[in-house]
Amino acid sequence: MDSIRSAGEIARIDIADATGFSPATVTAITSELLNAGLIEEIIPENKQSQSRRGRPRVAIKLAGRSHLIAGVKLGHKVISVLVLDFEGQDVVSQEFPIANPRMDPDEFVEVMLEAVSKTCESGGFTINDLSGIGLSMAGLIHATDGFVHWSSSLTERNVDMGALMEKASPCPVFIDNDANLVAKAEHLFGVARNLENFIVITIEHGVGMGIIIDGKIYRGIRGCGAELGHTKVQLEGALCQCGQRGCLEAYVGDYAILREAHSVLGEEIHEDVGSLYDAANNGDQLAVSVLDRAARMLALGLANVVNIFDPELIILAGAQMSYRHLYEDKIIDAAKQQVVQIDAEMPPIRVHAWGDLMWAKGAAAYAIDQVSALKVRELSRNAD
Amino acid sequence: MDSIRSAGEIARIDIADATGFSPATVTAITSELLNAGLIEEIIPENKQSQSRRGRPRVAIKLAGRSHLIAGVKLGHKVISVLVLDFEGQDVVSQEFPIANPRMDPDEFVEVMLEAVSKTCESGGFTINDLSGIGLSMAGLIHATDGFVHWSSSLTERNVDMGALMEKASPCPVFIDNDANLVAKAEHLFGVARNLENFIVITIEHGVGMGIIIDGKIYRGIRGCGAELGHTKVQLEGALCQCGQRGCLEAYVGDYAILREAHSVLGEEIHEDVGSLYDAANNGDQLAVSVLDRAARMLALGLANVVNIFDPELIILAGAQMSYRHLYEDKIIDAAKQQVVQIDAEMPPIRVHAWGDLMWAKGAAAYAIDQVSALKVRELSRNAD
DNA sequence: CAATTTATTTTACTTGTCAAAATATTTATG
DNA sequence: CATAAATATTTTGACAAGTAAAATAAATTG
Repeated sequence: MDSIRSAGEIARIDIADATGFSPATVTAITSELLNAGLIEEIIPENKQSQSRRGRPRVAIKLAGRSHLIAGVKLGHKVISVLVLDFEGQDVVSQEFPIANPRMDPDEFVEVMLEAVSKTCESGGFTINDLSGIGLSMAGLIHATDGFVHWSSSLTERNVDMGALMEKASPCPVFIDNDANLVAKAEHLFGVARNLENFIVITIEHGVGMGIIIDGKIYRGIRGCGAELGHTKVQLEGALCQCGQRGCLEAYVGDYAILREAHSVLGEEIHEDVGSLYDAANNGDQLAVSVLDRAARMLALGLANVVNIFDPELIILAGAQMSYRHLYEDKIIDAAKQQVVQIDAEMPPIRVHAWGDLMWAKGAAAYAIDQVSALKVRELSRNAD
Repeated sequence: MDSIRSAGEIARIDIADATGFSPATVTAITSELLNAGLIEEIIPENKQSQSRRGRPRVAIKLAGRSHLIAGVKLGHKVISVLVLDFEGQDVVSQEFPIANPRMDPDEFVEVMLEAVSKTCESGGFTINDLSGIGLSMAGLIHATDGFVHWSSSLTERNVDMGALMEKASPCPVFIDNDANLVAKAEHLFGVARNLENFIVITIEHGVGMGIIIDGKIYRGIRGCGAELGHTKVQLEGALCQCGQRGCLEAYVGDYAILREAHSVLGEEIHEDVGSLYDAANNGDQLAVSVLDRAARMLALGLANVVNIFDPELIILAGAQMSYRHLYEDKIIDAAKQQVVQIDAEMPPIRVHAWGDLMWAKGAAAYAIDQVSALKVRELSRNAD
């Protein structure tokens, strides 16, 4: 199933090739999935398309219409909802402003489900037509339990969000940390489609990391690993919003950069990092200096990731690419120089600009994955 | 098989319980292994031992005498060889001084096999009686290929050591990075016997890390991940022996500490870190200051490991505990304070003093593991 | 000693997988 | 155009792994 999704369209014989199963087994499994309506054959339009002889391959794809899945991202100012079909095609998406960025758990559930409902209605269906909802939250989350240790969106710590959601939602809700879910999106729909060991780094207000090892999200034992933003890159260093010192985030996050800029240039000159970037490009040496340190710190962080994980690929994933200063080649080059040197190609570092819906797409990708697994499990249980 | 090893002695019904297999399956598998001589039943000595009624359980253990396995560690000044039986019991061990710490590959193979041979002979058998040899090397090693990108023991880079060994050795040789193999030893014989996700950190001349995820050594795609010693903890920081700046090792490694001590105290006052430690304990403020920075850097490194991996356990494994200053509770406490805080128990950090044979034991543990897998594979192939 | 308890083994069956043969559907060739 | 060749898929029959349930083994208890 995963191999069909990652290929988009694929013939049975190629599935056999890719998975190592025999063609006979592939036939058996696909016919079950066909019966269940999860996949469908593609009717070839042009008859003389393939120049090969022999019986033509019949391509198979996921049955897009079989399931609708929503992904929800709760940001600081907006909640974005994206509905995908089972193939991962966009169906509808909407954004809603939110009144207060920190809500109590019950309010949170209500706001979220209302946003999902409205989005569904704007697409001509209802929330009851969804097969699953993915929820992407910034914070420390034990995904398998649906337990939120802490999130910047909630007024309370230690919320059993999974249980709350299950009570209130008409369909299963899958919750995870936002960076983990971007990694999932890269795996299903992004630049890591054929990789099983890669790292995604997201830089927004904070710095997040998603780790995929052997095709699975690595979360750590309490669900709060992968906190790259809070790894320390300086002894007794800059103060981070987490209250500790020397976190990577405290050098690379936008608030950190603006803080530094303000301390030397005074308030109000630069409202956002973008304007600081422009100033630097226009030769403002102080702006150059401020951004330069952030860049060098990020390079150091990237090098550390390579030195620890030696992954197939590192992806710098961003939504609006409003952090251009952090995506420059010179940073990647600097990172390469700080990596343990061997005579083998260094893992590539790629920048991937998604657009606004990146986070919600991650959430939806995760939900699609979970719903797939659920349906397959149901199938094999029904076989009894 | 692994569950028998990790339990030491275990009854079939308990294996079924532990692995989730049915008792019937356990019977089938164990009888095969019994036939192959890999395991054996334990004859109960005292008849009224168990107070339970019913048919008494028959404990099973690995057949220690079925295989002999050697572990070899090539250090700076000595090469240590340890022979274990299949149960992991020490059989013989020996150390040999080595003439030059850097050898060319062919010489290396010769020296190593001679050391193994001599050790075997001192135990009353020969190298031909071994079922496998594990080789623990400091360096960057692609274990599955037996390829050595770089090692401090070799004069050449990019050596296909696996092929060389295969040619020269009467039994299979399994090569890996030394820290990885200590992790393996902790998994099979040490304090991580029932864990599947943990981290081992070794501090000797350099700083090494072994990562176990889902019960397997995580090595990265080129086999050169887990280089904790060369993660950067300071921008443009202290010079490391690898030629780069700001590596953790350049603050924590003994050469780094002595370098600092010498720069303020002059040469020859402290020959090793131990004497510096004593001086610090006797109130020498300069010595205190030097060690203190190393300690704080190590705490920072440990915190980073927790923030990234959130493992079940972190083990600080050492051979002779000659780095007492790095194993103190205050370091662990400092690390705890730099970890992302949630309301859940922090992963424990334990110090494990192995004694001189730690590294060789790691190598042997790995070889035992590999030989087990090999024998099981042979068995199931013979079933055809 | 018989009844009970618990561990292990046997038996008969299910499931997943595959190799090989059969079938289907195309292109190439005489 | 008919036939051969090529390639994809399906069917068939068989095997291996694993299980539930029954049978057996070996102890304790009363």
